[in-house]
Amino acid sequence: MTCSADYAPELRSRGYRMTPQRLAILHVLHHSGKHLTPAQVYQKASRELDGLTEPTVYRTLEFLAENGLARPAHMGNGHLAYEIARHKHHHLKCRNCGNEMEVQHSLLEKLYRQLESASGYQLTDSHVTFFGLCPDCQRGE
Amino acid sequence: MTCSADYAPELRSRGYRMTPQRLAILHVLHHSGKHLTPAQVYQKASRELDGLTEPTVYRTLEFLAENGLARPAHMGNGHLAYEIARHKHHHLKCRNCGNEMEVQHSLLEKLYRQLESASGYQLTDSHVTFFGLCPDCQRGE
DNA sequence: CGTGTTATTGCAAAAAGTTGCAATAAGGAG
DNA sequence: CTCCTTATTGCAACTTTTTGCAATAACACG
Repeated sequence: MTCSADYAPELRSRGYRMTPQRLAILHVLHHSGKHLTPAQVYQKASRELDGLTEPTVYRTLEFLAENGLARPAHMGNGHLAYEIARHKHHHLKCRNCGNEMEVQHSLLEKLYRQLESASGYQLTDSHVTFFGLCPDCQRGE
Repeated sequence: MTCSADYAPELRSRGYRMTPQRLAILHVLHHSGKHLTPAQVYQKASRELDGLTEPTVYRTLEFLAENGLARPAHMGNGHLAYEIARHKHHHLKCRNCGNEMEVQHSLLEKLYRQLESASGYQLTDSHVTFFGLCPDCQRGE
């Protein structure tokens, strides 16, 4: 649980507060290491913090995403899952078996530049997920 | 209404059927020309087709997307909006004013190739939306 | 044109996600 | 260590989205 405490100063310096709820949710995300849906977060974090409620989970997840501590990821069905923020990356998911791998953000840097100069926009972030068939599914069914 | 009828053969050849519901929804998407949320589609299409229900709208939108007649787009809040399928493109949206412009898919082609050769995946599609500040919002607030 | 198959819809109920607001508690100030 | 401000939570009600299933109606076929 202590492992997530480092986030506290970060939040405080922005005028926000560290709470048991946020700590529990960060802890869950941190230790799972993968994407979790709000329902999964609620389930796991409830075990660590009694009395946690669903609205709090939804609000906290959104809050953490806005503050860069968690990253939302689009998993193909229009719903969001979250993971702890590490290095910037995107996802490549197999339409057939659901298997999924990371795509380094650096691969998109050049594209970012192109877009900025072509559009005049100043890019801040993006929601990017690629879909396809993984090597295994390209062979057998 | 007739304008959307061209889609019928396309569906039939795949073993699906053209129905008044699908026609109405295609019609709405076709004539609006922009993104519509399921709720907006329901509202507009209900006016054209009496008795249309929400579950049908959700199912139809998903169905149209799966069959390439409509495209889902992530509008930044984790929810999907749909638009009629035209040329492949993505979106660049201003975080401040919400203004939005299209990004040609061709700009991503090179990236697609890179990804395919680096991952072994065979790309089929992607969910891509870029966020940033538009030129106007970069100046005044 | 009827007829049969089965994709599609509507309905009702469930699940998921959101919102308003009063009560609570984090944490800076004294 | 106590007090005060106000960010945050829990609760309850609400809206949105999904699901199961029986009834309906496309449309291929004769």
